[in-house]
Amino acid sequence: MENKEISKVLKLLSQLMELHEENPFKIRSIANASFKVDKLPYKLKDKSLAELETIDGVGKSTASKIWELLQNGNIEELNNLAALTPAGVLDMLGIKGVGPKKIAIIWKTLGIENIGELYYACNENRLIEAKGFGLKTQEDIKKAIEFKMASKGRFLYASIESVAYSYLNSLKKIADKVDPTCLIEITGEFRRKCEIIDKLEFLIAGTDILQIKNVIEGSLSGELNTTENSISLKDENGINIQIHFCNKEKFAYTLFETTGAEKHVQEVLQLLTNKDFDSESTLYQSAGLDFIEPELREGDKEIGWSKNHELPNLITFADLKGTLHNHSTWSDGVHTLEEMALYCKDELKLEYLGICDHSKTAVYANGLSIERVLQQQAEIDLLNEKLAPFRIFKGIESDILSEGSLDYPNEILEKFDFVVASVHSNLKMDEEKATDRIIKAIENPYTTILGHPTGRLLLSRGGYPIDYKKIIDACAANNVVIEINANPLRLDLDWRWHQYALERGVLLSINPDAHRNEGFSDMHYGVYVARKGALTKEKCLNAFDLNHISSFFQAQKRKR
DNA sequence: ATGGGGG
DNA sequence: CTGCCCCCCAT
Repeated sequence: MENKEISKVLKLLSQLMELHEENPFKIRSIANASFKVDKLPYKLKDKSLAELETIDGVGKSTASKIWELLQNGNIEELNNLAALTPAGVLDMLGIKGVGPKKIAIIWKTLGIENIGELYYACNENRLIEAKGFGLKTQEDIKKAIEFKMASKGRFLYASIESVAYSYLNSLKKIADKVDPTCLIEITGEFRRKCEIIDKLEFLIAGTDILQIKNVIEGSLSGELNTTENSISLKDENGINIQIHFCNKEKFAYTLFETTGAEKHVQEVLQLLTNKDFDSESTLYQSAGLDFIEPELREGDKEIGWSKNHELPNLITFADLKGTLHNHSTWSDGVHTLEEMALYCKDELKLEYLGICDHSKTAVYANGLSIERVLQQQAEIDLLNEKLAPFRIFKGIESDILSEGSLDYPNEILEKFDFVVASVHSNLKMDEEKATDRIIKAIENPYTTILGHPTGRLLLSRGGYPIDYKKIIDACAANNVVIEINANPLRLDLDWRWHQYALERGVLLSINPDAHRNEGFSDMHYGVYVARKGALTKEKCLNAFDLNHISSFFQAQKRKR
Protein backbone atom coordinates (compact mmCIF):
# COMPACT_ATOMS: atom_id res chain seq x y z
CA MET A 1 0.00 0.00 0.00
CA GLU A 2 1.36 3.38 -1.02
CA ASN A 3 1.70 6.28 1.40
CA LYS A 4 -0.79 8.22 -0.64
CA GLU A 5 -3.47 5.60 0.00
CA ILE A 6 -2.63 5.43 3.68
CA SER A 7 -2.89 9.19 3.84
CA LYS A 8 -6.28 9.09 2.16
CA VAL A 9 -7.62 6.47 4.53
CA LEU A 10 -6.48 8.51 7.53
CA LYS A 11 -8.07 11.62 6.07
CA LEU A 12 -11.32 9.76 5.64
CA LEU A 13 -11.09 8.46 9.18
CA SER A 14 -10.61 11.97 10.53
CA GLN A 15 -13.56 13.24 8.52
CA LEU A 16 -15.78 10.44 9.73
CA MET A 17 -14.72 11.10 13.30
CA GLU A 18 -15.62 14.73 12.83
CA LEU A 19 -18.93 13.80 11.26
CA HIS A 20 -19.70 11.71 14.31
CA GLU A 21 -18.54 14.39 16.70
CA GLU A 22 -15.69 12.57 18.32
CA ASN A 23 -13.00 14.10 20.49
CA PRO A 24 -11.52 17.05 18.53
CA PHE A 25 -8.01 16.25 19.75
CA LYS A 26 -8.20 12.75 18.40
CA ILE A 27 -9.54 14.08 15.12
CA ARG A 28 -6.70 16.57 14.88
CA SER A 29 -4.06 13.95 15.51
CA ILE A 30 -5.39 11.67 12.77
CA ALA A 31 -5.72 14.54 10.29
CA ASN A 32 -2.22 15.62 11.16
CA ALA A 33 -0.86 12.12 10.67
CA SER A 34 -2.59 11.94 7.29
CA PHE A 35 -0.79 15.09 6.20
CA LYS A 36 2.56 13.89 7.52
CA VAL A 37 2.34 10.48 5.90
CA ASP A 38 1.72 12.07 2.53
CA LYS A 39 4.93 14.08 2.91
CA LEU A 40 7.23 11.23 3.91
CA PRO A 41 10.11 10.62 1.50
CA TYR A 42 10.06 6.86 2.12
CA LYS A 43 7.43 4.14 1.94
CA LEU A 44 5.63 2.92 5.04
CA LYS A 45 4.70 -0.40 3.50
CA ASP A 46 7.31 -2.61 5.13
CA LYS A 47 7.83 -0.67 8.36
CA SER A 48 7.36 -2.30 11.75
CA LEU A 49 4.95 -1.00 14.36
CA ALA A 50 7.89 0.30 16.40
CA GLU A 51 9.22 2.18 13.39
CA LEU A 52 5.82 3.70 12.72
CA GLU A 53 5.74 5.08 16.26
CA THR A 54 8.97 6.98 15.75
CA ILE A 55 7.54 9.06 12.90
CA ASP A 56 7.21 12.71 13.75
CA GLY A 57 3.51 13.53 14.11
CA VAL A 58 2.46 9.89 14.50
CA GLY A 59 1.75 8.78 18.05
CA LYS A 60 1.27 5.35 19.57
CA SER A 61 -2.42 5.16 18.86
CA THR A 62 -2.17 6.42 15.27
CA ALA A 63 0.79 4.15 14.60
CA SER A 64 -1.25 1.14 15.62
CA LYS A 65 -4.03 2.23 13.26
CA ILE A 66 -1.59 2.51 10.36
CA TRP A 67 -0.18 -0.85 11.33
CA GLU A 68 -3.67 -2.33 11.36
CA LEU A 69 -4.26 -0.85 7.91
CA LEU A 70 -1.03 -2.30 6.55
CA GLN A 71 -1.74 -5.74 8.02
CA ASN A 72 -5.45 -6.09 7.33
CA GLY A 73 -6.10 -3.61 4.58
CA ASN A 74 -8.58 -1.77 6.79
CA ILE A 75 -9.09 -0.17 10.19
CA GLU A 76 -11.83 -1.47 12.44
CA GLU A 77 -12.69 1.92 13.84
CA LEU A 78 -13.08 3.24 10.31
CA ASN A 79 -15.28 0.31 9.34
CA ASN A 80 -17.50 0.92 12.34
CA LEU A 81 -17.89 4.61 11.59
CA ALA A 82 -18.49 3.91 7.90
CA ALA A 83 -21.22 1.45 8.82
CA LEU A 84 -22.96 4.24 10.71
CA THR A 85 -22.73 6.61 7.75
CA PRO A 86 -24.92 6.43 4.63
CA ALA A 87 -22.86 6.17 1.44
CA GLY A 88 -24.49 9.33 0.11
CA VAL A 89 -23.24 11.29 3.09
CA LEU A 90 -19.71 10.19 2.27
CA ASP A 91 -20.24 11.41 -1.29
CA MET A 92 -21.28 14.79 0.04
CA LEU A 93 -17.86 15.18 1.63
CA GLY A 94 -16.52 15.49 -1.88
CA ILE A 95 -18.37 18.73 -2.56
CA LYS A 96 -16.05 21.76 -2.70
CA GLY A 97 -16.66 24.39 -0.06
CA VAL A 98 -18.40 22.14 2.43
CA GLY A 99 -16.45 20.33 5.10
CA PRO A 100 -17.48 17.77 7.67
CA LYS A 101 -18.97 20.40 10.00
CA LYS A 102 -21.50 21.53 7.44
CA ILE A 103 -22.19 18.01 6.22
CA ALA A 104 -22.95 16.94 9.78
CA ILE A 105 -25.59 19.65 10.06
CA ILE A 106 -27.06 18.90 6.64
CA TRP A 107 -27.31 15.24 7.48
CA LYS A 108 -28.43 15.35 11.08
CA THR A 109 -30.73 18.33 11.22
CA LEU A 110 -32.10 18.35 7.68
CA GLY A 111 -32.06 14.60 7.22
CA ILE A 112 -30.38 14.86 3.83
CA GLU A 113 -28.49 11.73 2.95
CA ASN A 114 -27.13 12.14 -0.55
CA ILE A 115 -26.05 14.69 -3.13
CA GLY A 116 -29.28 14.48 -5.11
CA GLU A 117 -31.39 15.33 -2.07
CA LEU A 118 -29.02 18.13 -1.18
CA TYR A 119 -29.38 19.66 -4.61
CA TYR A 120 -33.12 19.38 -4.37
CA ALA A 121 -33.06 21.05 -0.97
CA CYS A 122 -31.02 23.96 -2.38
CA ASN A 123 -33.61 24.46 -5.09
CA GLU A 124 -36.39 24.36 -2.55
CA ASN A 125 -34.61 26.94 -0.46
CA ARG A 126 -34.57 24.58 2.48
CA LEU A 127 -30.86 24.83 3.28
CA ILE A 128 -31.17 28.29 4.76
CA GLU A 129 -33.26 26.85 7.57
CA ALA A 130 -30.24 25.23 9.14
CA LYS A 131 -28.08 27.19 11.51
CA GLY A 132 -24.88 28.49 9.97
CA PHE A 133 -26.40 28.43 6.49
CA GLY A 134 -27.64 31.35 4.44
CA LEU A 135 -28.48 32.24 0.88
CA LYS A 136 -24.84 32.62 -0.17
CA THR A 137 -23.81 29.25 1.19
CA GLN A 138 -26.81 27.62 -0.42
CA GLU A 139 -25.90 29.08 -3.82
CA ASP A 140 -22.27 28.06 -3.45
CA ILE A 141 -23.25 24.51 -2.61
CA LYS A 142 -25.64 24.40 -5.54
CA LYS A 143 -22.92 25.53 -7.92
CA ALA A 144 -20.42 23.08 -6.48
CA ILE A 145 -22.91 20.24 -6.99
CA GLU A 146 -23.54 21.31 -10.55
CA PHE A 147 -19.81 21.27 -11.18
CA LYS A 148 -19.57 17.81 -9.69
CA MET A 149 -22.50 16.50 -11.70
CA ALA A 150 -20.99 17.84 -14.90
CA SER A 151 -17.86 15.85 -14.12
CA LYS A 152 -19.67 12.54 -13.85
CA GLY A 153 -18.32 9.97 -16.25
CA ARG A 154 -15.45 12.28 -17.16
CA PHE A 155 -11.88 11.54 -16.21
CA LEU A 156 -8.50 13.21 -16.24
CA TYR A 157 -6.25 11.97 -18.99
CA ALA A 158 -3.66 11.01 -16.41
CA SER A 159 -6.05 9.08 -14.21
CA ILE A 160 -7.42 7.05 -17.09
CA GLU A 161 -4.17 6.46 -18.92
CA SER A 162 -3.30 3.08 -17.42
CA VAL A 163 -6.91 1.93 -17.74
CA ALA A 164 -6.83 2.78 -21.43
CA TYR A 165 -3.72 0.71 -22.06
CA SER A 166 -4.94 -2.24 -20.07
CA TYR A 167 -8.15 -2.25 -22.11
CA LEU A 168 -6.04 -2.08 -25.24
CA ASN A 169 -4.02 -5.10 -24.11
CA SER A 170 -6.94 -7.24 -23.10
CA LEU A 171 -8.92 -6.38 -26.22
CA LYS A 172 -5.90 -7.25 -28.30
CA LYS A 173 -5.51 -10.59 -26.57
CA ILE A 174 -9.12 -11.50 -27.22
CA ALA A 175 -9.12 -10.34 -30.82
CA ASP A 176 -5.79 -12.04 -31.53
CA LYS A 177 -7.28 -15.43 -30.70
CA VAL A 178 -9.83 -15.00 -33.46
CA ASP A 179 -7.57 -13.26 -35.93
CA PRO A 180 -3.85 -12.94 -35.18
CA THR A 181 -3.52 -10.41 -38.00
CA CYS A 182 -6.04 -8.01 -36.49
CA LEU A 183 -5.21 -4.36 -35.98
CA ILE A 184 -6.11 -2.42 -32.88
CA GLU A 185 -5.58 1.19 -31.79
CA ILE A 186 -6.77 3.66 -29.21
CA THR A 187 -8.66 6.42 -30.94
CA GLY A 188 -10.90 9.39 -30.15
CA GLU A 189 -10.22 11.96 -27.45
CA PHE A 190 -7.57 9.84 -25.83
CA ARG A 191 -5.56 9.66 -29.02
CA ARG A 192 -5.90 13.43 -29.35
CA LYS A 193 -4.44 13.71 -25.83
CA CYS A 194 -7.40 15.68 -24.54
CA GLU A 195 -6.98 16.78 -20.92
CA ILE A 196 -10.37 15.34 -19.98
CA ILE A 197 -11.72 12.11 -21.40
CA ASP A 198 -15.48 11.59 -21.70
CA LYS A 199 -15.20 8.36 -23.63
CA LEU A 200 -12.43 5.82 -24.20
CA GLU A 201 -12.50 4.68 -27.81
CA PHE A 202 -10.82 1.77 -29.53
CA LEU A 203 -10.72 0.64 -33.11
CA ILE A 204 -10.34 -2.98 -34.14
CA ALA A 205 -9.94 -4.18 -37.70
CA GLY A 206 -9.66 -7.73 -39.00
CA THR A 207 -10.58 -10.03 -41.87
CA ASP A 208 -13.71 -11.49 -40.31
CA ILE A 209 -14.77 -8.51 -38.28
CA LEU A 210 -18.16 -9.90 -37.32
CA GLN A 211 -16.59 -12.85 -35.61
CA ILE A 212 -14.17 -10.62 -33.70
CA LYS A 213 -17.01 -8.38 -32.68
CA ASN A 214 -19.05 -11.30 -31.39
CA VAL A 215 -16.19 -12.64 -29.31
CA ILE A 216 -15.43 -9.20 -27.87
CA GLU A 217 -19.09 -8.70 -27.11
CA GLY A 218 -19.18 -11.96 -25.23
CA SER A 219 -16.19 -10.96 -23.15
CA LEU A 220 -17.71 -7.71 -21.94
CA SER A 221 -20.01 -7.36 -18.99
CA GLY A 222 -22.47 -4.62 -18.14
CA GLU A 223 -25.07 -2.95 -20.26
CA LEU A 224 -23.94 -3.04 -23.87
CA ASN A 225 -25.23 -0.84 -26.61
CA THR A 226 -24.45 -2.52 -29.89
CA THR A 227 -24.73 -1.18 -33.42
CA GLU A 228 -23.58 -2.67 -36.69
CA ASN A 229 -20.01 -1.49 -36.29
CA SER A 230 -19.55 -0.57 -32.68
CA ILE A 231 -20.14 -1.57 -29.07
CA SER A 232 -20.67 1.02 -26.34
CA LEU A 233 -20.84 0.49 -22.62
CA LYS A 234 -20.26 2.06 -19.26
CA ASP A 235 -17.82 -0.06 -17.31
CA GLU A 236 -17.78 -0.83 -13.58
CA ASN A 237 -15.77 2.32 -12.93
CA GLY A 238 -18.29 4.52 -14.72
CA ILE A 239 -16.04 4.98 -17.74
CA ASN A 240 -17.76 5.26 -21.10
CA ILE A 241 -16.17 2.88 -23.56
CA GLN A 242 -16.76 2.57 -27.26
CA ILE A 243 -15.20 -0.04 -29.50
CA HIS A 244 -15.37 0.49 -33.24
CA PHE A 245 -15.01 -2.33 -35.73
CA CYS A 246 -14.12 -2.23 -39.39
CA ASN A 247 -12.59 -4.24 -42.20
CA LYS A 248 -8.86 -4.09 -42.55
CA GLU A 249 -9.00 -2.02 -45.75
CA LYS A 250 -10.95 0.62 -43.87
CA PHE A 251 -8.62 0.70 -40.85
CA ALA A 252 -6.68 3.85 -41.75
CA TYR A 253 -9.80 5.67 -42.81
CA THR A 254 -11.79 4.70 -39.71
CA LEU A 255 -8.88 5.55 -37.46
CA PHE A 256 -8.84 9.00 -39.02
CA GLU A 257 -12.61 9.29 -38.79
CA THR A 258 -12.82 8.33 -35.11
CA THR A 259 -9.75 10.29 -34.01
CA GLY A 260 -10.44 13.83 -35.11
CA ALA A 261 -12.93 16.26 -33.64
CA GLU A 262 -16.08 16.49 -35.77
CA LYS A 263 -15.06 19.74 -37.42
CA HIS A 264 -11.64 18.46 -38.40
CA VAL A 265 -13.04 15.27 -39.90
CA GLN A 266 -15.68 17.13 -41.89
CA GLU A 267 -13.17 19.57 -43.32
CA VAL A 268 -10.80 16.83 -44.42
CA LEU A 269 -13.67 14.79 -45.85
CA GLN A 270 -14.45 17.63 -48.23
CA LEU A 271 -11.02 17.13 -49.72
CA LEU A 272 -11.23 13.35 -50.04
CA THR A 273 -12.55 11.36 -53.00
CA ASN A 274 -12.34 7.80 -51.65
CA LYS A 275 -11.99 5.90 -48.37
CA ASP A 276 -9.37 3.25 -49.04
CA PHE A 277 -5.96 4.10 -47.68
CA ASP A 278 -3.13 1.99 -46.35
CA SER A 279 -2.24 4.62 -43.75
CA GLU A 280 -3.33 7.95 -42.34
CA SER A 281 -0.42 9.67 -44.05
CA THR A 282 -1.57 8.57 -47.49
CA LEU A 283 -5.06 9.69 -46.53
CA TYR A 284 -3.88 13.20 -45.75
CA GLN A 285 -1.65 13.15 -48.78
CA SER A 286 -4.51 12.36 -51.10
CA ALA A 287 -6.47 15.22 -49.55
CA GLY A 288 -3.58 17.47 -50.56
CA LEU A 289 -2.54 17.90 -46.97
CA ASP A 290 0.58 17.36 -44.90
CA PHE A 291 0.12 14.76 -42.18
CA ILE A 292 -1.60 16.25 -39.14
CA GLU A 293 -0.69 14.86 -35.71
CA PRO A 294 -3.70 13.52 -33.77
CA GLU A 295 -3.23 16.13 -31.01
CA LEU A 296 -3.87 18.92 -33.50
CA ARG A 297 -7.04 17.50 -35.02
CA GLU A 298 -9.44 19.80 -33.23
CA GLY A 299 -10.79 21.64 -36.27
CA ASP A 300 -9.05 24.92 -35.57
CA LYS A 301 -6.15 26.18 -37.66
CA GLU A 302 -4.47 22.91 -38.46
CA ILE A 303 -5.99 22.35 -41.88
CA GLY A 304 -4.97 25.74 -43.13
CA TRP A 305 -1.45 25.22 -41.86
CA SER A 306 -1.36 21.79 -43.42
CA LYS A 307 -2.49 23.06 -46.82
CA ASN A 308 0.21 25.70 -46.84
CA HIS A 309 2.89 23.33 -45.56
CA GLU A 310 3.12 25.48 -42.46
CA LEU A 311 2.41 22.90 -39.78
CA PRO A 312 4.50 23.67 -36.72
CA ASN A 313 7.07 21.13 -35.61
CA LEU A 314 5.41 20.13 -32.35
CA ILE A 315 7.48 20.02 -29.19
CA THR A 316 8.44 16.64 -27.69
CA PHE A 317 9.51 15.57 -24.23
CA ALA A 318 13.03 15.06 -25.54
CA ASP A 319 13.21 18.74 -26.46
CA LEU A 320 13.01 19.77 -22.81
CA LYS A 321 16.42 20.78 -21.47
CA GLY A 322 15.45 21.69 -17.94
CA THR A 323 12.61 22.16 -15.54
CA LEU A 324 11.38 25.31 -13.79
CA HIS A 325 8.95 25.73 -10.89
CA ASN A 326 9.56 22.91 -8.44
CA HIS A 327 9.26 22.55 -4.67
CA SER A 328 11.75 20.98 -2.28
CA THR A 329 11.69 20.22 1.45
CA TRP A 330 12.46 23.91 1.98
CA SER A 331 8.72 24.44 1.61
CA ASP A 332 6.14 21.70 1.04
CA GLY A 333 8.10 19.29 -1.17
CA VAL A 334 9.11 15.77 -0.24
CA HIS A 335 12.68 15.57 -1.58
CA THR A 336 15.64 17.75 -0.69
CA LEU A 337 17.12 20.22 -3.08
CA GLU A 338 20.12 17.99 -3.63
CA GLU A 339 17.99 14.90 -4.24
CA MET A 340 15.96 16.78 -6.80
CA ALA A 341 19.00 18.21 -8.51
CA LEU A 342 20.67 14.81 -8.72
CA TYR A 343 17.51 13.26 -10.06
CA CYS A 344 17.25 15.90 -12.79
CA LYS A 345 20.90 15.57 -13.65
CA ASP A 346 21.41 11.81 -13.51
CA GLU A 347 18.00 10.30 -14.19
CA LEU A 348 16.34 12.84 -16.45
CA LYS A 349 19.59 14.06 -18.04
CA LEU A 350 18.47 17.66 -17.81
CA GLU A 351 20.84 20.61 -17.82
CA TYR A 352 19.20 22.65 -15.11
CA LEU A 353 16.63 22.75 -12.32
CA GLY A 354 14.70 25.83 -11.35
CA ILE A 355 13.66 25.67 -7.72
CA CYS A 356 10.65 27.74 -6.75
CA ASP A 357 9.59 27.03 -3.22
CA HIS A 358 6.61 28.85 -1.76
CA SER A 359 6.95 32.42 -0.58
CA LYS A 360 6.38 33.69 2.91
CA THR A 361 2.62 34.31 2.75
CA ALA A 362 2.01 30.64 2.03
CA VAL A 363 2.53 29.68 5.67
CA TYR A 364 0.41 26.57 5.25
CA ALA A 365 2.98 25.34 2.74
CA ASN A 366 5.96 26.28 4.91
CA GLY A 367 6.74 29.26 2.70
CA LEU A 368 10.19 30.81 2.93
CA SER A 369 10.84 33.70 5.28
CA ILE A 370 13.46 36.18 4.09
CA GLU A 371 16.13 34.52 6.24
CA ARG A 372 15.29 31.12 4.81
CA VAL A 373 15.46 32.48 1.27
CA LEU A 374 19.02 33.55 1.98
CA GLN A 375 19.87 30.20 3.55
CA GLN A 376 18.45 28.32 0.60
CA GLN A 377 20.41 30.44 -1.84
CA ALA A 378 23.62 29.70 0.05
CA GLU A 379 22.85 26.01 -0.29
CA ILE A 380 22.21 26.46 -4.00
CA ASP A 381 25.60 28.13 -4.43
CA LEU A 382 27.32 25.15 -2.81
CA LEU A 383 25.35 22.62 -4.85
CA ASN A 384 26.12 24.49 -8.05
CA GLU A 385 29.83 24.19 -7.36
CA LYS A 386 29.45 20.53 -6.59
CA LEU A 387 27.23 19.58 -9.52
CA ALA A 388 28.65 21.79 -12.27
CA PRO A 389 28.05 22.04 -15.16
CA PHE A 390 24.54 21.16 -14.00
CA ARG A 391 22.86 24.30 -12.76
CA ILE A 392 20.24 25.08 -10.14
CA PHE A 393 18.49 28.37 -10.76
CA LYS A 394 17.35 30.37 -7.77
CA GLY A 395 13.65 30.92 -8.15
CA ILE A 396 10.64 31.48 -5.98
CA GLU A 397 6.94 30.92 -6.44
CA SER A 398 5.87 34.25 -5.12
CA ASP A 399 2.29 34.65 -4.05
CA ILE A 400 0.40 37.38 -5.84
CA LEU A 401 -1.23 39.16 -2.93
CA SER A 402 -4.79 40.42 -3.05
CA GLU A 403 -3.87 43.78 -4.57
CA GLY A 404 -1.43 42.27 -7.05
CA SER A 405 1.90 42.89 -5.37
CA LEU A 406 4.55 40.23 -4.89
CA ASP A 407 5.45 38.77 -1.56
CA TYR A 408 8.93 40.19 -0.82
CA PRO A 409 10.54 43.61 -0.92
CA ASN A 410 12.52 44.40 -4.06
CA GLU A 411 15.90 43.87 -2.35
CA ILE A 412 14.95 40.25 -1.86
CA LEU A 413 13.28 39.75 -5.23
CA GLU A 414 16.53 41.08 -6.69
CA LYS A 415 18.34 37.99 -5.45
CA PHE A 416 16.42 35.51 -7.57
CA ASP A 417 17.46 34.36 -11.02
CA PHE A 418 13.76 34.24 -11.88
CA VAL A 419 10.37 34.66 -10.23
CA VAL A 420 7.19 32.67 -10.84
CA ALA A 421 4.22 34.73 -9.69
CA SER A 422 1.06 32.81 -8.78
CA VAL A 423 -2.28 33.41 -7.09
CA HIS A 424 -3.02 31.13 -4.14
CA SER A 425 -5.46 33.02 -2.01
CA ASN A 426 -8.64 35.02 -2.37
CA LEU A 427 -9.73 32.99 -5.35
CA LYS A 428 -13.27 34.26 -5.59
CA MET A 429 -12.74 37.65 -7.18
CA ASP A 430 -14.86 38.80 -10.09
CA GLU A 431 -13.29 38.92 -13.52
CA GLU A 432 -12.35 42.57 -13.46
CA LYS A 433 -10.67 42.44 -10.08
CA ALA A 434 -8.93 39.16 -10.75
CA THR A 435 -7.64 40.42 -14.09
CA ASP A 436 -6.39 43.73 -12.67
CA ARG A 437 -4.70 41.94 -9.83
CA ILE A 438 -2.85 39.58 -12.14
CA ILE A 439 -1.92 42.31 -14.60
CA LYS A 440 -0.38 44.25 -11.76
CA ALA A 441 1.78 41.24 -10.99
CA ILE A 442 2.69 40.87 -14.66
CA GLU A 443 3.79 44.51 -14.72
CA ASN A 444 6.06 43.94 -11.76
CA PRO A 445 9.58 44.05 -13.25
CA TYR A 446 10.64 41.10 -11.11
CA THR A 447 8.05 38.74 -12.56
CA THR A 448 9.56 36.27 -15.02
CA ILE A 449 6.78 33.71 -15.35
CA LEU A 450 3.06 33.88 -14.63
CA GLY A 451 2.20 30.65 -12.78
CA HIS A 452 -1.04 28.67 -13.35
CA PRO A 453 -2.94 31.68 -14.79
CA THR A 454 -6.47 30.64 -13.79
CA GLY A 455 -5.91 28.40 -10.77
CA ARG A 456 -8.34 25.84 -12.12
CA LEU A 457 -8.44 22.27 -10.86
CA LEU A 458 -9.85 20.13 -13.63
CA LEU A 459 -13.11 18.34 -12.77
CA SER A 460 -13.09 19.91 -9.34
CA ARG A 461 -13.14 23.66 -9.57
CA GLY A 462 -13.14 26.28 -12.27
CA GLY A 463 -10.38 28.84 -12.16
CA TYR A 464 -10.80 32.45 -11.19
CA PRO A 465 -12.42 34.29 -14.08
CA ILE A 466 -9.87 36.23 -16.12
CA ASP A 467 -9.85 38.21 -19.32
CA TYR A 468 -7.43 35.96 -21.18
CA LYS A 469 -6.66 38.43 -23.92
CA LYS A 470 -5.86 41.24 -21.53
CA ILE A 471 -3.65 38.97 -19.45
CA ILE A 472 -1.81 37.58 -22.45
CA ASP A 473 -1.41 41.04 -23.97
CA ALA A 474 0.05 42.26 -20.69
CA CYS A 475 2.52 39.37 -20.71
CA ALA A 476 3.52 40.29 -24.24
CA ALA A 477 3.98 43.94 -23.30
CA ASN A 478 6.03 43.10 -20.22
CA ASN A 479 8.01 40.21 -21.61
CA VAL A 480 6.54 37.76 -19.12
CA VAL A 481 6.50 34.04 -19.87
CA ILE A 482 3.30 32.09 -19.25
CA GLU A 483 3.41 28.77 -17.48
CA ILE A 484 1.76 25.65 -18.78
CA ASN A 485 1.40 24.05 -15.39
CA ALA A 486 1.92 20.39 -16.21
CA ASN A 487 0.14 18.97 -13.20
CA PRO A 488 -2.57 16.85 -14.85
CA LEU A 489 -5.17 18.50 -12.61
CA ARG A 490 -4.24 21.94 -13.84
CA LEU A 491 -2.82 22.05 -17.38
CA ASP A 492 -3.16 25.77 -17.03
CA LEU A 493 -2.68 27.89 -19.30
CA ASP A 494 -5.32 25.97 -21.25
CA TRP A 495 -4.07 24.81 -24.66
CA ARG A 496 -6.90 26.69 -26.37
CA TRP A 497 -5.05 29.90 -25.56
CA HIS A 498 -1.55 28.84 -26.52
CA GLN A 499 -1.84 30.09 -30.08
CA TYR A 500 -3.08 33.50 -29.02
CA ALA A 501 -0.11 33.79 -26.67
CA LEU A 502 2.36 32.58 -29.29
CA GLU A 503 0.98 34.97 -31.88
CA ARG A 504 1.63 37.82 -29.45
CA GLY A 505 5.20 36.64 -29.08
CA VAL A 506 4.75 35.29 -25.56
CA LEU A 507 6.96 32.37 -24.57
CA LEU A 508 5.43 29.39 -22.74
CA SER A 509 7.09 27.16 -20.18
CA ILE A 510 6.14 23.56 -19.37
CA ASN A 511 6.44 23.52 -15.59
CA PRO A 512 5.80 20.37 -13.57
CA ASP A 513 5.25 22.10 -10.22
CA ALA A 514 6.88 18.96 -8.82
CA HIS A 515 6.69 18.38 -5.08
CA ARG A 516 8.75 15.18 -5.29
CA ASN A 517 10.99 13.53 -7.84
CA GLU A 518 8.18 11.51 -9.38
CA GLY A 519 6.41 14.80 -10.06
CA PHE A 520 8.86 15.75 -12.80
CA SER A 521 7.27 13.22 -15.11
CA ASP A 522 4.11 15.33 -15.16
CA MET A 523 5.98 17.28 -17.81
CA HIS A 524 4.76 14.56 -20.16
CA TYR A 525 1.21 15.77 -19.67
CA GLY A 526 2.38 19.33 -20.16
CA VAL A 527 3.95 18.33 -23.45
CA TYR A 528 0.74 16.64 -24.59
CA VAL A 529 -1.35 19.76 -24.14
CA ALA A 530 1.43 21.99 -25.45
CA ARG A 531 1.33 19.93 -28.63
CA LYS A 532 -2.42 20.51 -28.80
CA GLY A 533 -1.64 24.19 -28.54
CA ALA A 534 0.93 23.78 -31.34
CA LEU A 535 3.91 24.80 -29.24
CA THR A 536 7.35 24.43 -30.81
CA LYS A 537 10.62 24.01 -28.95
CA GLU A 538 11.75 27.47 -30.04
CA LYS A 539 8.95 29.09 -28.06
CA CYS A 540 9.22 26.95 -24.95
CA LEU A 541 11.38 28.44 -22.22
CA ASN A 542 12.50 25.18 -20.67
CA ALA A 543 13.47 23.82 -24.06
CA PHE A 544 16.20 26.46 -24.07
CA ASP A 545 19.60 24.97 -23.33
CA LEU A 546 21.56 26.13 -20.31
CA ASN A 547 23.43 28.87 -22.14
CA HIS A 548 20.35 30.18 -23.80
CA ILE A 549 18.21 30.29 -20.68
CA SER A 550 21.04 31.84 -18.65
CA SER A 551 21.24 34.72 -21.07
CA PHE A 552 17.46 34.92 -21.14
CA PHE A 553 17.36 35.35 -17.36
CA GLN A 554 20.21 37.84 -17.62
CA ALA A 555 18.30 39.86 -20.19
CA GLN A 556 15.17 39.75 -18.03
CA LYS A 557 17.08 41.46 -15.24
CA ARG A 558 17.29 44.57 -17.37
CA LYS A 559 13.57 45.00 -16.73
CA ARG A 560 14.26 45.54 -13.07
C1' DA B 1 -1.06 29.91 10.44
C1' DT B 2 -4.09 33.16 8.28
C1' DG B 3 -7.41 35.48 5.79
C1' DG B 4 -11.64 35.74 3.58
C1' DG B 5 -16.44 34.92 3.53
C1' DG B 6 -20.60 34.19 5.60
C1' DG B 7 -24.06 34.18 9.33
C1' DC C 1 -28.02 48.93 8.04
C1' DT C 2 -23.53 48.56 10.21
C1' DG C 3 -20.18 46.63 13.14
C1' DC C 4 -18.57 42.79 15.44
C1' DC C 5 -17.61 38.15 16.75
C1' DC C 6 -17.52 33.46 15.69
C1' DC C 7 -17.19 29.60 12.71
C1' DC C 8 -15.91 27.15 8.55
C1' DC C 9 -13.15 26.40 4.82
C1' DA C 10 -9.22 26.64 1.67
C1' DT C 11 -4.56 27.20 0.78
